[in-house]
Amino acid sequence: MEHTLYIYNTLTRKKEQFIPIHEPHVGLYVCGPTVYGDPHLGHARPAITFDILFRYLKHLGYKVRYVRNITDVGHLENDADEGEDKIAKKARLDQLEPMEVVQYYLNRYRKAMEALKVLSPSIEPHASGHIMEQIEFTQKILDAGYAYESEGSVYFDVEKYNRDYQYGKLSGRNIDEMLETTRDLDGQSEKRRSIDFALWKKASPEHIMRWKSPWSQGFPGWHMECSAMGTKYLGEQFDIHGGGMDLMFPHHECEIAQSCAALGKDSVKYWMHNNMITINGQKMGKSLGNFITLEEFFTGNHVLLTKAFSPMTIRFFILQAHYRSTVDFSSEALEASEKGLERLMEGYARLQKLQASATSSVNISEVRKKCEDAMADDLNTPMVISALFDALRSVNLIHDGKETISQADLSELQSVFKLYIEDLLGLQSDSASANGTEAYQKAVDLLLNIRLEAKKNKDWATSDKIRNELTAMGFEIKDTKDGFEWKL
RNA sequence: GGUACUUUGGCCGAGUGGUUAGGCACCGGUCUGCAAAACCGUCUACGGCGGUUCGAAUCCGCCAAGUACCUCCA
Repeated sequence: MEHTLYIYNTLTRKKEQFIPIHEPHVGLYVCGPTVYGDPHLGHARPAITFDILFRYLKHLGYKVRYVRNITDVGHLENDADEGEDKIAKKARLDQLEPMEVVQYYLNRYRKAMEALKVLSPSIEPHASGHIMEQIEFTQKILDAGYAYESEGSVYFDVEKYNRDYQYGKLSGRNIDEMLETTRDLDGQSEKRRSIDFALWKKASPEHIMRWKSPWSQGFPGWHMECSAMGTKYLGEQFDIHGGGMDLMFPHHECEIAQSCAALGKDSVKYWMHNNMITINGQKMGKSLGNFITLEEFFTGNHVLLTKAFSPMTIRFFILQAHYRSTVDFSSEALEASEKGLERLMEGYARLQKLQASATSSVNISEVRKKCEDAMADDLNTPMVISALFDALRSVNLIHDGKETISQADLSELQSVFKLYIEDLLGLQSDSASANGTEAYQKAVDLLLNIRLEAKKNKDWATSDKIRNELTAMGFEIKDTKDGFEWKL
């Protein structure tokens, strides 16, 4: 692998050189959605962030197995161990089978991801499809002595674990402080300590999502699915585990504890966390009720939105910020992204039609390197975009005849733009697909050529009639120096 | 209260010791029958105070404001 990738490891709080455990194979696990509600802007961030990583790793030549789970059981409301199951609650409210809820929202999630040009992961395992694995994993932790059974449920013994390992190393917490600050909750009497977490929960009589286990009819704890499925598909040790920063504690911390307790070692080499999307400086989240669903973005149907925004605009907006920074949403910022993206994509289209000259008056030798360096430096997509905009200026100057480019340079520039815009950033023009078939395009061209003739004859009435009527139909007509451009 | 982090020009947002980030907006210009669009150019900021240094947005200290996590959340 010629280019050295550096990624920020949350575990060490440093950028580290990426060295796969079993080159050329790379195992990547990312926490996916709990499918009990419509996907919102917050879901788009990790999906796009790790989509970029997935694409880039493959570009570097690695064989990547990308696992993104679907949480469809075990994720409880209010309290990790005491609330109602999110899926089950939604099912009860809507009078549906839990798996109907899962299917419905999973379909909507997939559809939104497809619109955002997020590639499908290699495997999308469901928690409910891996109950056996979770029971086995829980048994291993029991056998190792780091868990205890209590009234049909199994809890992780954090304090005992902490004597042999270090609980809290990912999120930078220590157990004593947590014991002081964790408030007491009702119904925790079956747990020895408030910080212990559930590996297996006995189902109450009315709980409909339940499976047989050695301890009780019940269901797995939320943190268990990732440990069990990560191990199953990526092995006892794998390269990268990603997810939102809000999952760092307790979810990922508990995963580490479960893996260390069961396997005697941490499963994950690099932990990566994307930051949150904020709205007016506050985290956009389900619990705060200030989230905007992706569908609302695509339709513009939300009070905070001045208009609809295309999936590509959302994707570009997210990529314009580094994944470890918070990014503050506003309609204004999105509009800025929309215009920037349009300019970039038009320039990209223009680049395809550029004529080569004998020599180059522009220097494009640094463009590829700048993009490569930026990507390799912890996926610095804003820097990549910045380098592309720099190169775009040259493209436009060549287009205007103010600069020239040789065939070799032109091919290189086209290659770099394709690689970064299409293959790695996953951007595509919104209008490209909307512009219809070839025959249709020729028909529009024909009309505009008639208009061009009229213009030459100074027949402004005909010229304006064609322009105005096409504009009224939704076409955008641009007069250029010696012709025209149009789009829908 | 604990822990982690943030503070960059009108807005968004990169950047970790010396060099123009970039985008959007504004303004100026080019092009144009008109208009629109497009293109080019300009705009040089880094919360406050102090320190280290030849030199700091970038390192250190203090202060201020804000955010996240500590209960479910991507």
